[in-house]
Amino acid sequence: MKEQLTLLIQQALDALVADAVLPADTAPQIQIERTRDKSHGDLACNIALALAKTARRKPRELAEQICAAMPASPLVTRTEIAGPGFINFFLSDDTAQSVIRRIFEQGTAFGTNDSGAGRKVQVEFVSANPTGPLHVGHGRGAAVGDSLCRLLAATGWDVASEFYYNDAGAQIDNLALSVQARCKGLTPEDPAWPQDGYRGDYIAELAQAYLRGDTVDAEDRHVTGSGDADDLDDIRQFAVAYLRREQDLDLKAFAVHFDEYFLESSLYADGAVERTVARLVETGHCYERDGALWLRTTDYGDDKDRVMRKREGGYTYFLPDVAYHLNKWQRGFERVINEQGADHHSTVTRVRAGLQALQQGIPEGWPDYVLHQMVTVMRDGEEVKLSKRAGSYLTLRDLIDEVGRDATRFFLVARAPNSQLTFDIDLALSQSNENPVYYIQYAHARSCSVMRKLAEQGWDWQAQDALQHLDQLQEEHEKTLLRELDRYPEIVANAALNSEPHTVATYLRELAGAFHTWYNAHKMLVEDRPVRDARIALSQAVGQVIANGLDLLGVSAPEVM
RNA sequence: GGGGGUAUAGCUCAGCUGGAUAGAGCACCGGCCUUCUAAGCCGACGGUCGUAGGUUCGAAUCCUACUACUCCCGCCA
Repeated sequence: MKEQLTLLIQQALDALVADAVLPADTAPQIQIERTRDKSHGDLACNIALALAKTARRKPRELAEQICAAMPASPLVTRTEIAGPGFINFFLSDDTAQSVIRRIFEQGTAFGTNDSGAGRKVQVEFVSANPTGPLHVGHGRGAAVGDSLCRLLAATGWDVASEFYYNDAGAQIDNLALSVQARCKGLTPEDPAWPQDGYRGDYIAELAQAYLRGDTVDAEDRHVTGSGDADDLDDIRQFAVAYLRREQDLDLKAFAVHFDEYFLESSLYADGAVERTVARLVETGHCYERDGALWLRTTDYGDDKDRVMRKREGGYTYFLPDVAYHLNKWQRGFERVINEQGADHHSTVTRVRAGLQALQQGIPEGWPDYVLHQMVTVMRDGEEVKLSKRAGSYLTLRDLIDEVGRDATRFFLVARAPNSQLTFDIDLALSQSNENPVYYIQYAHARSCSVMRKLAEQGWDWQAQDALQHLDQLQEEHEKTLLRELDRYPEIVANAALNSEPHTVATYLRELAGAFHTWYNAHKMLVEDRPVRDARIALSQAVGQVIANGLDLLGVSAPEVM
């Protein structure tokens, strides 16, 4: 639609250049935008405002000339000059109604496009360390990351989702020591409790399972505890598997799937870390100081250099991070999006710097990052403090159990990742009726309900017949809905392009609102068959788009509520 | 002190990459169920878009400087 109007404008401009109204080198960007106010038509173009100066004419006067030079088109019933010099387009009824035909033809594919052209993209998200259950912050990452995957797939990318976890570092040692302490009957209050040990109750449960000799089946590993409280290595293996399984269950309950679980330890095992160090030394961006090996990340915009190998010989997390991302690059992901908490912001510059220092032809801004801000949880009007080590804990699973998966996902994905989010449990619990997700789902359920009612009345409805009567959609509310439906493909395209899943949620809220308004204002199941057929077609189209949109958010579209 | 982020209605947030009179939802007030699901609808109320400059036909949106809140600044991840 926009493309076709752009073409019309372009033809008009060409004609004006030929008439020497515009200079020959005129090459403006033609912007067509949707109008906010219906009295301004359906679409508008600001080209006359933009070109007024070079044309040395008043904007409105130039707009007149552009309109006069524009070829006629069946898409448009009329154009109008308005305001300071906008050209407003009024689409023909047939053009506006054709969106229903497209929705019926494309079904669940309506709104998708192939702009990704099958290129490989990886989205890494959650990536929680196996040192405790997933909390609400991880939930935000899961909701946003999974929705990003769906959006990218919907726009033609070949998407791979990945969960990276540290199964070898200092935090894991810390975990093993904490479990061992529990095995030996210590509690966090005990003076002999490990420094910075994990204090949560789940550590005690874990210790019991280990002592019992339980077998755990995690997504990527299966371990049986020996029950030997002195075998720290065995405890480590068991604890990691145990917590990985817990996280798997959380993710399953959240309907989030990963194609790959990537172990940090594998980077050591296959020599990738060593090779990365060697390469960095080779390219000359390293130096030794105070017994440690440093990478001169300041060469690439960091505010200070970073240690890669510690004085005592071990590596900092920074180095495996670089090795890991090199691995991603070598796997052929031309685009990688890392969804993480904003508290990891400082790694962005560092990882990119490390990759540049490798001199492997990796683009400068690679990889992309989507950082989400903190989630604050409120209960009884007070902030719930989350601290793994202190043991005060509200897990993602608690939240799903309390308010449901759909509501949890919707809440966590419905806001711009870059703004802080307050998750008010009391609101989500006691007033779940006011939850926006129900509002949207209800619109979908209503569109399904009408079909059931139709059958009860013994009436028949066929899509192909109904499409013959779309000209019956003459109510203002119906025209509003048609406009809303027509926006959807752009919403999806922009959400994917800008990594902003929340815009889909905003859109669905608006579409559902327009539907409810119409539903209350006009009856669908009327005696007049052409009108009835057309209205049901509209209702079905809305239901389809809501279902498509909710799916991009990982939220269900129930047929009955 | 350095860096990231945020600041829009009483509260929670949108604002389509610079457009026309800044929008929703809660909350509060007033209406609508013998009619396809009232988890709904309609109306009213509510704003110096943090402050001050700048860029231009035009700024909530872009730039600069302040202010407030928040996160990060480890040879932890």
